[in-house]
Amino acid sequence: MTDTTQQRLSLAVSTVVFALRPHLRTGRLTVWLPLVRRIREPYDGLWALPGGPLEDDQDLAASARATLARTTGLAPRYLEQLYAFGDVDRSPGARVVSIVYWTLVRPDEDAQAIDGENVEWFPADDVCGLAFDHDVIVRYALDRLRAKITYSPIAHAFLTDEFTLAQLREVYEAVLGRRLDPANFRRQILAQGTVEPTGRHLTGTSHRPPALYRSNLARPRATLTIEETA
Amino acid sequence: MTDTTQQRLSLAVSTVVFALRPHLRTGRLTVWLPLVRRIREPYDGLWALPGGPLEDDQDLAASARATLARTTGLAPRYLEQLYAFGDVDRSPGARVVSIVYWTLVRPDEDAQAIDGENVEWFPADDVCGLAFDHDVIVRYALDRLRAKITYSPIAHAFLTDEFTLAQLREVYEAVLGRRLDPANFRRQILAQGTVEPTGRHLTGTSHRPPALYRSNLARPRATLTIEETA
DNA sequence: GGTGCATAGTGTCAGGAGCACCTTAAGGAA
DNA sequence: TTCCTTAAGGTGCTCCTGACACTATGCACC
Repeated sequence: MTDTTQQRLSLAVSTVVFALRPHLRTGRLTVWLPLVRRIREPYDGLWALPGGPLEDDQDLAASARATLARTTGLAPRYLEQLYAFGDVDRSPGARVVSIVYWTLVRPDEDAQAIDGENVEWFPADDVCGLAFDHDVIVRYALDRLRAKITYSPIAHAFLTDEFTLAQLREVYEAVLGRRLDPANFRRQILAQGTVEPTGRHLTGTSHRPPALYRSNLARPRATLTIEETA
Repeated sequence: MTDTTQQRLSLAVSTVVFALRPHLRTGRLTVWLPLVRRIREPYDGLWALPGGPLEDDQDLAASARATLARTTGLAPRYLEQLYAFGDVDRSPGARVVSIVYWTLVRPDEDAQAIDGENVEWFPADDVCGLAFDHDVIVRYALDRLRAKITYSPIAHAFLTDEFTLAQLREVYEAVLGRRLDPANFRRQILAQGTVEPTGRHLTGTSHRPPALYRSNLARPRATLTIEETA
């Protein structure tokens, strides 16, 4: 940190974007992510994570947001640093250190997404053959998502302000890839106090109207996350 | 990541080093860390984390190890990436992104530590007034240590190959800052299967000789850590 | 309007994990 | 031999979790 000699390496910021969309065959919610087709060497034509070089006057998280807005039109609220990847040989012909963020996209945010010419969404579990070491990065982000959802209320970040417990459960089921008992799920969520009822109910269903809840920020969980200012 | 235009920013790698040493007053084990006195602007004369610029031909972890060896003489086995700090204004007069590692030092490794002229060890909880944003970094590393010790067997990294359960418990008590029930601690540790008895016993104590254990790597825990090659 | 159906929400119970506390084991020191 | 200290194991209580039965409440259909 003391010496600031000019270095021959460059610093990039990339982001793994997760959104929940129905699976093409089964129709059940699954984790999807957008990728960008590379239009130059190295790895010309392959898919890669959205990202770009860090600008001098930008904080790390701001850089991630700027790239996301430019490539996918997304402006997600939840954004967290994932890891810094910096092996010497990870980018042919250049030394690039990538600081990777990951983000969760709500349905209303997802609706704003614009698929550019070279942007396409893929089911996260099927992704492979990406440029650079991005296969490893995506897998790492998925592991982090699945681990963190078990001890932190990040599932809310996949939902709009008001949601039913069934919707929240669907998020957990989509991320974890297995069904959960509705009764026990309800008890667990209510016990941890991360949601509170709004008093309103969802209508228009062909069955008993479920109660609506909102995320309860009054009792923030003690996470290790360093908050990224939006 | 695509564009690799030459940037006016530099990349540094720093490390938060944790070792357990007796507290000066109480004599109980506490978390200590080494700091380096800055000998140039900015923050000339203040204490800072050991670190240095990233070399072109060095992986991130290798850079952390090299700086550690140079400044403190330490060659710890456990090394893990902590976070990348890159706010625009964190270093006066220059744009420096620091990728920070954290490491745990065993007593036998700690014995190799050489306190250079401008290196001094401090109790981790008392540290403040450091250069740059290093106060924040140290606090973040401490939080991570205390969180991770509760769900991952990293406590072993503070001990030599053979240890008693009482020694392992002392590590937990030092890190968490509170006493633990010996009987329940024993059951929990043995239940999770991260240690195995060596069959040998510690002798020379003025009481019943405790059994010696070793870390059981045969059943590695599913952690999210990306292994850093030594 | 009655009946069936789907989902919301509650109750119950067995098994397991964690915790506080008690008992026994085994060595050293006097 | 006796006493002291810590290791190591046992006991019972409580809470959590998972499995599953049961009740509640809307809509669709006849």
